Amino acid sequence: MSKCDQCIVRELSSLKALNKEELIKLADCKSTYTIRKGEAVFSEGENVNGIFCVREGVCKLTKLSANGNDHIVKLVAKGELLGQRSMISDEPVNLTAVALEDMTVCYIPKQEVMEFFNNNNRFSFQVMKTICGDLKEADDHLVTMAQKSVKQRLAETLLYLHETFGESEDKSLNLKLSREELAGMIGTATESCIRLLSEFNKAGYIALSGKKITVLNSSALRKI
Amino acid sequence: MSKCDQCIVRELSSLKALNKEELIKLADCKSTYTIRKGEAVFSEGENVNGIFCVREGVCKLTKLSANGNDHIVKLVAKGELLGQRSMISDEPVNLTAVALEDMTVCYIPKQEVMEFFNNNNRFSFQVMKTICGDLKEADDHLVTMAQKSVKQRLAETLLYLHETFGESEDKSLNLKLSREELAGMIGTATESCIRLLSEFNKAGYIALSGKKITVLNSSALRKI
DNA sequence: TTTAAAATATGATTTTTGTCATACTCTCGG
DNA sequence: CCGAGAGTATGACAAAAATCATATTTTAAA
Repeated sequence: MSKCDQCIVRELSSLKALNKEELIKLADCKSTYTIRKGEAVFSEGENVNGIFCVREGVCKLTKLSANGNDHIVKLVAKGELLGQRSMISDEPVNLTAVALEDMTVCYIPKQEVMEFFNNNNRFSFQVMKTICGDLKEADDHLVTMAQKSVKQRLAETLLYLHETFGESEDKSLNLKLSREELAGMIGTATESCIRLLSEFNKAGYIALSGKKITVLNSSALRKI
Repeated sequence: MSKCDQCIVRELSSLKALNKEELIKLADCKSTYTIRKGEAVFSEGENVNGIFCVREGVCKLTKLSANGNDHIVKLVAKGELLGQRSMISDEPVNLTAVALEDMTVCYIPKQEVMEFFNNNNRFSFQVMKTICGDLKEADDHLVTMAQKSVKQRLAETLLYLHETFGESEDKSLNLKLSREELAGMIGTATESCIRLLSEFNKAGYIALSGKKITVLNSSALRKI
């Protein structure tokens, strides 16, 4: 059993507020899973009853819309926690989490987390802050969706992917998303997304080569 | 000075978790304000350093988008709290709160709320639950914005206003919003909003008479 | 009460976006 | 190495929505 105190999640997430003793308890109660690319960590409507720590890999949080489209609400990278919202609300999860890369996650049962809540105010407050950050992000995101054009949203999303997940050795975006997934992030039809990518490509803002997307002129994208 | 234990906010919000002693402290430190229709409780970017209890009236939470439109992110009615997010994140508020009706609000300084956080786990947890609820709502809202047509969003919003704020004696919607505000809620141009209202009117789903909107056929609206 | 300004309404037009059809390309398993 | 199927690309067209112009109505101030 690996110790939790060296884990990246403990460095980056609310778990940093836990003390030594609590970390030992944590290491003792957690279970570790490997999730292959394309598999779900959990699905909309499930009762999760705990939280997941993302130790390795990236996943998408999606929600099925009324017209049958999967909309990507958020991407979650290593170091972050998953499922806090539904655990605290004591409700089934409202989003589906699917791995975009092979993942390693640790599951912490609700019971344990609740004990931390009750005994460690600093931890409660950290979790609250994280959720408040998510809420602010969600509000900003909402306004973007409601007020900006598809072209603006695509440009913004490409910049976000570039800044957040970086580029590979060949300068292309590290995080590989299909055109359909990209469309699902910006809330448009796959064809529209492809069409705009072509347009950006022709304008020299980006380069396309197979699935790979390379951001060439980020200031031009920013101006859109 | 009015006592807080009879207040509607204390009945409906996280404040219900406070004990007698805490309520007395609360009554002692709060300040009460009257906000006229159209005035702001606070504005985007301000440092609020506390929370507001809405005792009377309804306000809109708006965010200025990049293209200069005010987008209405949420409506907040009496009994609810305002400004929790920014107080917990210790950041300026990210939204502007403007009264849609004359309001009475009470201000509780951050210091006081933080003491409740530290001494009353039940209160902390209630606040957390509320914010988690807001987050879920925001995610749902986001998907609606991204995936549904303007017509669907208008129908949904009319139903929401009907269900949440009810109707006056003449059956028209209790909460009076201008066409511009309605457009700002669903994320569209004012003219598009007006046009669709006319369409719904002609179809007999709603009735228009000046500013007043009456929902006539809610099941038809639901089907859209 | 009168009048100017603001809000609402509607037509005409353009732009944006979605949909359908079809072709191309890449990948992966036999 | 081939071929099926998924993913990507592009054209043609339709639908949705924004924009601009201009009435009409309502509201609020003088």
